[in-house]
Amino acid sequence: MLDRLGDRWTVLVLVELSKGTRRFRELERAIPGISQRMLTLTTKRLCRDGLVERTVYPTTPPQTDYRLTPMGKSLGGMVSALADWSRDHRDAITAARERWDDSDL
Amino acid sequence: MLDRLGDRWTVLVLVELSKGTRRFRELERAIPGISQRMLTLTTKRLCRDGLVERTVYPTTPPQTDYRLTPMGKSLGGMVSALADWSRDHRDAITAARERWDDSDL
DNA sequence: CCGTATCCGGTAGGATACTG
DNA sequence: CAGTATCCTACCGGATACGG
Repeated sequence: MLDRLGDRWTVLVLVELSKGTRRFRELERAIPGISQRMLTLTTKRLCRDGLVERTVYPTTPPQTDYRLTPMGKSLGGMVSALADWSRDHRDAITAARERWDDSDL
Repeated sequence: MLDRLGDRWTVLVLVELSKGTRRFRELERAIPGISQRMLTLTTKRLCRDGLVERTVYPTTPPQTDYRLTPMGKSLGGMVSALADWSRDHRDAITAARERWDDSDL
């Protein structure tokens, strides 16, 4: 199951959805670099795992809402905390890398 | 930087090291399925990022200890929490998948 | 707008063999 | 024991085109 978290896009989608309900296109724009294909695959897997719920409104043009289930929210919280951590420590890690690259090769 | 967390082996190594100092072989045995190659690559990257420290004892046979740095510990705690979460919810997720697979295809 | 289907190149990573 | 080096393949995932 950690395998699923070992997926870049899954983490990013969870982070975005933990901020609130999103439509397909909103997710696509909120996650730079994701392809349409990967977004559908990722959301589908999350639905299958019972972490995300999909609501389809048969309007024209069609609209689809994605939101976290209770289980998804509990996971989303932890993943968001991880995202915050990585933001807070980015500089420290960059510095560590430069130190390493200098001393080594 | 989340990219690094979006790596299966990195997460597992962090979880194991957050339990304490480990030798190379101990890590290899503690993480089923990891190859020697991936273990060296993963530990090297973690060292480079300043999350893990390596201590080499020039004995025969040689011995190498890996341990988390303070920064690594703060991350390791969060990642371990994630591992606990996935253990606690494995059944619920498996059930959700079966429900999905039945209703869909 | 919200997907699905097909093609296809790059690379992650396993297997293996070899050093110190 | 603790790595490094080389080969080789499967699969991930981007690009594109199309359907509802």
